[in-house]
Amino acid sequence: MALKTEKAHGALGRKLSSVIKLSNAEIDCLEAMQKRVKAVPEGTEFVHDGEPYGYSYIVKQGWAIRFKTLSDGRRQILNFVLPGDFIGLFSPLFEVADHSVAALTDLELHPVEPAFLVDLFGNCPRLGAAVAWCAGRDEAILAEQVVRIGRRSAYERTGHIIVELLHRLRLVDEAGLNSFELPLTQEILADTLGLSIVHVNRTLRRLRENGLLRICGDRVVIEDLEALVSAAEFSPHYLDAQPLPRKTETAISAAAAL
Amino acid sequence: MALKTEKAHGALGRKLSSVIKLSNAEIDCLEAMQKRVKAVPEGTEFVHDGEPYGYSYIVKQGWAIRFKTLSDGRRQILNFVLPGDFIGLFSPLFEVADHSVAALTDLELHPVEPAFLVDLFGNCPRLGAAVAWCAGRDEAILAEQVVRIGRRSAYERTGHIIVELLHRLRLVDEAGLNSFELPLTQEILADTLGLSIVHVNRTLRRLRENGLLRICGDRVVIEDLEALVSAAEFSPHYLDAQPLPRKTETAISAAAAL
DNA sequence: GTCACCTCTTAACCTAGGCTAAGATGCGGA
DNA sequence: TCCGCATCTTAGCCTAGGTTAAGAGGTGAC
Repeated sequence: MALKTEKAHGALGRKLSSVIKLSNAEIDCLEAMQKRVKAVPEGTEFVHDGEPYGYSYIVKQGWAIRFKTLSDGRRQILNFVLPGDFIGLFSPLFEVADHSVAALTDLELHPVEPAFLVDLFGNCPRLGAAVAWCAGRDEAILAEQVVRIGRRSAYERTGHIIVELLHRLRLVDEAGLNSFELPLTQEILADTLGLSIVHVNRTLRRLRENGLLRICGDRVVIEDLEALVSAAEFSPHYLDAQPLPRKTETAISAAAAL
Repeated sequence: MALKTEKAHGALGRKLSSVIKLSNAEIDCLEAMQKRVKAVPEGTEFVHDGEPYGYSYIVKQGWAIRFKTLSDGRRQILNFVLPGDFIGLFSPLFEVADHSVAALTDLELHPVEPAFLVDLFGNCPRLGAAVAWCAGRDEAILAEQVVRIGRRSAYERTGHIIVELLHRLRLVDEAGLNSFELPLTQEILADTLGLSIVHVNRTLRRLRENGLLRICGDRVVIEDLEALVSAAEFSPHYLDAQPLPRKTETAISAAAAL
């Protein structure tokens, strides 16, 4: 109920509300930024490595991936782009894009003119700071991706990214208590984690056999969040967030809020 | 000679001059940003994961590393911080730092107040855009680090980072034609590339035996840049830069400039 | 209804890179 | 000068994760 006004400004509004209380002027500005809508069908690659960028985008709905491909076909996914995230915030400042972006699901985007962003920092500095916070958080997510791939085992990596996604989706009201929609094939997961498809499959089986999580179709169910957080050595401070309460506590506070 | 005025504004000024022509007002602003200087001795960890950040910094001189450590001691270096780079540009917006920073050499830093940066975007938007370009470039460097670790072999990784460093150092006049100071132990290189020390040693030997590069003490000499670029599949567009001319061509144009 | 074509799953085998250990080299400090 | 410590180097062995292959569901197009 308390969320109703925030929901009106989309996933980005929900996300920003977690760090600043938006004034009316700032809400107007946020809405102006999200006036235009562009639909992108599932599977479309709509930003191409090596070609000029032009626009930044805000994701209204759906999932995308930012990725790079080597000449022999090896692919590395940099990160997942979720509702409320920016795509290519600074990219229009560059000659050409240094990566590609593709829609994992049907996507709704708000294109944002580079000039709008420049003005934003001048006219509406608190909102500008909140956008900068998003940029810093995206960089922190990328930094954690480096650690995940560089120094964690396959088992840790896989558990870690699931907990990260739970946190990020919770922030924009897209995850349940301990489960969420995961529109990913094992191939996508492999290219994200720097593993082979076969090994991702083996690793998911181990996580399932150990009672940590289960993937059924397009949905992940985290069966023991505490154990998962501990196995993956997950700490949420890189997301500028607090640890998630345990399932039972959450259920209690959810009940209390009714 | 043409560089003299730019040199007066430090490594950051040199770097920014590659993307925008600075006006007098912007040069003043850049100088105001770099008024204070703080010295940090080699080996000091001066930003601590999990503690509040407070300041951003501009590196005047020296090398640093941004890194994270897991509870069992595994360490992953996120990237190298070189003269002219920012440290923690957005970090003061966060509760606490998500990584640590340590000096690899004696370091001279310019601390920058968060408020100064906020004003910068309002008062001096072109310089603000240039700072945003730096932020975007740092993110692109981190993205390339993900690909390097996630999908390249040890041999490719090692060659790739050397070429990246050559490019980045050239931009701030810290590299020769085909060689530069590299104040890194093999352990640092290992923690950067997600490899073991022993394997870094083996890999450097292979690069040397193949006539691509040689590390003597604190200096790298690239013996065959073209072959190295090709073996590492290095493309500089993520640095918003053009490919480096081959050694001979550079020598010619350097001679022509005299 | 069936034929492609994804995606998932598992088994069997292989290799890039990790780990252990032991010298060698080099250097700052007493 | 010599000691202690960090770094480099190499050899030998081991394992996490890659590769290949083959079958099992599922599903959308015709």
